[in-house]
Amino acid sequence: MSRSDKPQKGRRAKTSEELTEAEWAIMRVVWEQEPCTAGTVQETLADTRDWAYSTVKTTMDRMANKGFLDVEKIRNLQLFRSQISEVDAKRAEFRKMLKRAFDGALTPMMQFLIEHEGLSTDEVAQLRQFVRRTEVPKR
Amino acid sequence: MSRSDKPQKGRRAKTSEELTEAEWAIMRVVWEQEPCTAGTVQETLADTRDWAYSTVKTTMDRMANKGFLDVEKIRNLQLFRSQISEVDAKRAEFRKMLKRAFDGALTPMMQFLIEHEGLSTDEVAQLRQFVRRTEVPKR
DNA sequence: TTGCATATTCTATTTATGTCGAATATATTC
DNA sequence: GAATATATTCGACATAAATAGAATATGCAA
Repeated sequence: MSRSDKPQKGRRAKTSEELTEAEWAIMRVVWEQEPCTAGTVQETLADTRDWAYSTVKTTMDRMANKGFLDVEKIRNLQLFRSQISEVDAKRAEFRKMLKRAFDGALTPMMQFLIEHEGLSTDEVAQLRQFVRRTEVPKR
Repeated sequence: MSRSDKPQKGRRAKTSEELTEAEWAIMRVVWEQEPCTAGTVQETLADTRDWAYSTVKTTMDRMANKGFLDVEKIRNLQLFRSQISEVDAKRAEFRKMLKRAFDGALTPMMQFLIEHEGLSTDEVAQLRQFVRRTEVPKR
């Protein structure tokens, strides 16, 4: 069949790079061992997720369609590579949370973390110290 | 029909209080004007969301089923009230993000925020200042 | 009481995600 | 080349979420 219905290349900024839970699990493995096959991913996740090979494969195919993964065909082998960086994915996830829960503003979030025992005293101290001692590496 | 199939009351911790995007939009309104009707919510959201009344109502009914909202019937009126606090919802959203993107660890997240320009220089400065000036309160 | 303006209920469609099994194709190895 | 082990492709089904129209019920006002 033709490949005329596969976007993938020319697609630009849509829902940005927001991943679903299953996609995160898969991406983590890909980032760590790319290029890799669906089989590898399935095996790697075996201890945490009880997913059949086809489940992983289907999900990865869909991710490739969304442009999250790139597929290289070698004989009858498909090698997957990430098309979005870990940093971008993290940023997207963080932004989504910030927007939803804190109207996109950072300060309220910080306030929240400190005020509501969402963070243990330890964590807050740690955070505090961390921020204090990291010098602005601005450029 | 009987009301024997509605959990709601005796339900404890399930998928915690994770809200979807649409649910967040609705909850924000509810938290602000509760008790309120679906109509009120729909109208309040009118400028941001182009949702039909039935869309909002159906969603709210489902939220009530999940235990996110409580419904009080007065005549042919249904008054909705939140059953989860804003703080809990925020905490859940934050935790989900932290778990997905930072393996649940706070420090890496902070590091990330500072290192990768996910935050504008301004925001970082703001964060920095904020943390700096907030003196370790109680206990 | 008749009707209009809402509310409520019910049901339905679409899309995304999670999950797979079966059929098929391709390598590899005796 | 036949058997075996793997990959790939396809299609399927369930559930949830987003979204909304139609039918029905109800309250209020003239």
